[in-house]
Amino acid sequence: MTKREKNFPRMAEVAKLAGVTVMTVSRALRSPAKVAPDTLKRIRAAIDKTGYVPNALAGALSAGGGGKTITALIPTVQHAIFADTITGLSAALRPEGYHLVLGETGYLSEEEDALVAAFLSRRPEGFLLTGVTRSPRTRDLLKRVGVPVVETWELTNTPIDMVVGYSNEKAAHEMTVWLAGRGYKRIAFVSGPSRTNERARRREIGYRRALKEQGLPVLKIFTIGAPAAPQVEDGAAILPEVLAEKPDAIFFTSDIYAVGAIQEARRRGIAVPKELGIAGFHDLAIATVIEPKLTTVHVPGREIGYIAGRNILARIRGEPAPQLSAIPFSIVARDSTK
Amino acid sequence: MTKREKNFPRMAEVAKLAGVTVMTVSRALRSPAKVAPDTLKRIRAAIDKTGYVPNALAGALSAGGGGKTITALIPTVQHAIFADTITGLSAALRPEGYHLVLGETGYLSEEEDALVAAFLSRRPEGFLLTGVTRSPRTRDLLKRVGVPVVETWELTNTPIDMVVGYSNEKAAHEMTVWLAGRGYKRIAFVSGPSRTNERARRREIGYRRALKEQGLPVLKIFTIGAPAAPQVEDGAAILPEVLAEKPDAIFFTSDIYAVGAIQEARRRGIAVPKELGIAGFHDLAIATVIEPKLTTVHVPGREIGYIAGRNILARIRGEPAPQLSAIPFSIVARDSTK
DNA sequence: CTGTTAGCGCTTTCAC
DNA sequence: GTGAAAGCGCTAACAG
Repeated sequence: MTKREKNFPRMAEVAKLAGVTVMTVSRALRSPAKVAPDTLKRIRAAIDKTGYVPNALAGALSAGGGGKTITALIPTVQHAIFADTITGLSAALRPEGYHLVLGETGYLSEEEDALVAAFLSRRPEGFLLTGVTRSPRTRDLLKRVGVPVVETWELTNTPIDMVVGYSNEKAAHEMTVWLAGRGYKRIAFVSGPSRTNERARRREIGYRRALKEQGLPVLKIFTIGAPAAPQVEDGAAILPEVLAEKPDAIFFTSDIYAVGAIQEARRRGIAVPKELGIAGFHDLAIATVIEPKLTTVHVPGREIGYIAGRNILARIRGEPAPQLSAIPFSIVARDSTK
Repeated sequence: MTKREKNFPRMAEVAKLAGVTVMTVSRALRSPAKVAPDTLKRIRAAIDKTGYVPNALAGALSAGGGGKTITALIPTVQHAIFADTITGLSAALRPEGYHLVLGETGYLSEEEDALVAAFLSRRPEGFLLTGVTRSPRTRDLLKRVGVPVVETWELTNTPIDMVVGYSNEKAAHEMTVWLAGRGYKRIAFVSGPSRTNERARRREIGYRRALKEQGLPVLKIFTIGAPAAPQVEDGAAILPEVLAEKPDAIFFTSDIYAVGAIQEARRRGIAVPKELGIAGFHDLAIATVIEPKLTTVHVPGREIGYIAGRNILARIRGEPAPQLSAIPFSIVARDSTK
């Protein structure tokens, strides 16, 4: 194989080839109207010939700012709901020519801290962050540098800058009340890793509040361990423990777990929803693939990303953008509950 | 709300505060061993006080290159298999301090062209591209500038630089032969949008070749339309048409379609696998959630990303890296085939 | 161990 | 319509 050397032509080479100075080439690129048509033609030809690609780093440095990138930090790309948010964000940014830079925190706060600092050094024009709880250090840093920041997937009255999401507490509360309304009396709750995931924590609060209001017993609360993307097997594995509490329904904080539990219930000959009701969270594609189809909370992943993108863009332009945008969730009743 | 102004402190401010020149601050950041412990302490304090975040753009410009970023272009983040590739790539890059910049092409070649040009202007140190067919313009550009490039998810003898993948033709061939081995005689093939997806095209070739070898009839080939991420409903919607061909088995180029078809078959009272065998491709989580569990081709998404990352890194360091890395796929026999 | 001098590749004035 | 000078924020190379 021939040796590959990096070889980015510079504007100067284009200029020489076209018989002008770099200044004219620069102008040809950013305000072609100000360049004589004939000159323009020669410059365009030279660009083609050399394979010139502008150096955005130099450009941004010189122009004092915007490389037109937005940074998004999500727990994992594996989870479909965050993927949705990314898709929504992309959709909002693309028409304006902004690029998306993605980081995965792995649900780890320390990793988020590291990534914020690292990405900040690239001077992005905006940030999308998942969740609303984070280290004071990162909060301060972000506040101080003054880039537009959107926190997502939860609500708060004290965002760093803006927040786009819904109330996880309310969502879990609503589902629990709904379950109670269907006649379930012993509703168990199985949460994802709540130490590292405030969404799970808020859902638990909503669940407890609903039970209290309804005068129902709070069963032992189960938490699935590892701070990682949820796995179907996790839901299957925890079912036996949960059954020891004699629940007539189980509310999982993720469809993924719920699906695993339904499968495990079938293996054990437990009829869903007849003997045991099961509810999930997120409304993933998998929810309608499992039999019986899963009752769940539909959550607005894509919209969150889109609105977040629009808000960041507005801020960049100096237009007003709402500090808090609440996006509605909804309960989707299907066949895994009576 | 108080007005937010961008306000990134510069190295000069840190230097002044610490009573040194910028050079010493720069050194304190990149080779602290060369700075007096006491000076270092003062500089660190000043950095903390000011909330200084290095400007990587300026740094890269000056140091003549590496912003330590790798760009990955995938069709969509929605598809779990590309998400796996991203996760694998991240895993390879993280330990070396490289960042991942992600672009979604939406399965569109023109979009890829635009993104390559746009991202190239940020001078990434490497590229991961999905698939091996692309516009000559983009090929030339990438070859010319000499950044490390890995093409993925297929094999070719003429990569731009390197390729990491498997043979989609072979994979489909193997599955088709396996199906024939189970006694299926009329094996239908349903493909994703092949105009924009060469993986689908190659799979079709493998399917045809296998049938020919086995002396089995090639049924009408069905293609699912839209160039977008596959949807479960697409598989359900196309089933009736496919059934008109009287197949005893259907091989879908994605588990997603296969799952939709299984559901539709159930609705129509068709027994799977008894009356109709169904096979998929990718081995997504959904494949073991559907009942009957799906026979499919397991494809090494995560490994592809990881190896691609390792290869790019090797190239960057000037170490040798293989031009072609073939990663094995495998047939996973489950319950949707007899 | 620390400072000085250049200069990365481009864009912003301000001239011509 | 085009060019010359200055500088974006940082680092490499050399001095001291």
